Amino acid sequence: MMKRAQQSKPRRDLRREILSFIARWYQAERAYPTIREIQKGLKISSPSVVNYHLRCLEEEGLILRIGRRSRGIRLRRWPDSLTMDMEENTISIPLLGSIAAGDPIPDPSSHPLAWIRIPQRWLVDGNGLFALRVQGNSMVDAMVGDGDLIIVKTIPQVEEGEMAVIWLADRHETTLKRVYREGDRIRLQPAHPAMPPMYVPAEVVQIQGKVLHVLRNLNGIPPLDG
Amino acid sequence: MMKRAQQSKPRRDLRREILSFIARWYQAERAYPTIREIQKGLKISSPSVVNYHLRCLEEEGLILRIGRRSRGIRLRRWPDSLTMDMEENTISIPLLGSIAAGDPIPDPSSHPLAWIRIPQRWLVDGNGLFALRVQGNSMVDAMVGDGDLIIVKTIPQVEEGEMAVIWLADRHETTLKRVYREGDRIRLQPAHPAMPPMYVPAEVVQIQGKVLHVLRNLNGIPPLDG
DNA sequence: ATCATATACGAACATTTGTTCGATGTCAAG
DNA sequence: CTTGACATCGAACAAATGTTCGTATATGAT
Repeated sequence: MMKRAQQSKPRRDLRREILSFIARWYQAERAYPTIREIQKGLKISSPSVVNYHLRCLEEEGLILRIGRRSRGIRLRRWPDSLTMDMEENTISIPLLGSIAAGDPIPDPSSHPLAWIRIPQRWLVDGNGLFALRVQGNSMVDAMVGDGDLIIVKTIPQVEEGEMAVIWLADRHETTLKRVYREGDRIRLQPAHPAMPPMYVPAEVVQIQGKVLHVLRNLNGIPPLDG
Repeated sequence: MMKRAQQSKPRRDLRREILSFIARWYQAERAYPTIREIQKGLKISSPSVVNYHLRCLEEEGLILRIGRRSRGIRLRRWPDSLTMDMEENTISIPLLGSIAAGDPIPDPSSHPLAWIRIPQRWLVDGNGLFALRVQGNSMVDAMVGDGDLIIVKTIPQVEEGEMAVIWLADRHETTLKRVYREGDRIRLQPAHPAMPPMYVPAEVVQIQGKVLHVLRNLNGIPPLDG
């Protein structure tokens, strides 16, 4: 019979404690803890206990373990209680210039004036995006006001009914409208519900991109970056 | 005389390569690399070379090293070329419900329907914030359309000219207007430049909060979270 | 009480990882 | 060329870290 210290009662949900500990550690250190750091932090007697629970957590799909690397724990999703404070990626979108009724949009390859940060999750993919600042009140019929930012995805064609940035070749005008194909002409529908649609021949409509988001800043900090 | 493999020429800026490698590794793995991972990744012959450069980088103030822990490297700031893809915090804001002309806004303490993520840097502080989804077209005069999200800060008073969520006690109506005090009455100015202002007695105006942002989602993914 | 299951324990082991050291090589300034 | 600052090299060591294993204990169902 081995001499052995009193074994402590199984903690009701050490598992959750460990999960939460990992999240908190990551928030504080911007790195994941080692098994022994968890052990000490939670006053667990042996690393094998931690290891045991980590294996369980992995089977539950709550964490991921990368090979046998040190600090190879990854949270698959964040514990609910911490979820709202967690970091999450944002991406920067180049602000290429302003957009006004009378002007064409800036060359998408031109040098950005600034960068706008938006959460990555707002987007399906981050390619071909740029932002424009709306200048003047020429687009109030699209419910877009002076100073608003619009996030645009460069794309040659848009789906039926999507809001697009359009260059009207005949009247040298940029506008935001929903696009509907109707035979050989195109119906351009303003966002404002009370405004009448506009019908133009297909050949004068040049799609510059589709509008993903409209951001209006009123009293806070503008979403600019440098 | 020891036999020894040919020593390679000093790489012009292995230092920067290492710095960049660390950043890229972190982006891919959400964890910092070990010395030997850097060594292999950059095909450096010995961990001591990496260690040497890390010490230099630390003296330059570009990185931080935490004790002698594994993966104890931290970037102090991100290399310029990578800066735009880096992570940055977002915070979650409770979506408390919808707002319509005829209804009062939901109780700020009520249970959120969902969470909206916006970049932390858009805000001065994250306290007392909530989001509302606009229902119907009753606020087109504020250039806010059906389905738009507004980010509101709970605040009893607003500064002159700020956009506020207002409950008009006399006509049981919620509205978004800019607020100007004029003697014992208040001028409520619609955001839409063509709309006329509205004058009401001060006592019927109940400020629910000030509007920080208006978010409109058109073709992308709604900024919701669960 | 009996039993099956989940959990806890500690020691030992194999890798991984950070670190040190003396020797050596490269390059540019003097 | 000589010199000094900087960079590279490989080997070895100590500490940190992940992992395994046999055993012991608590818990809940029967």
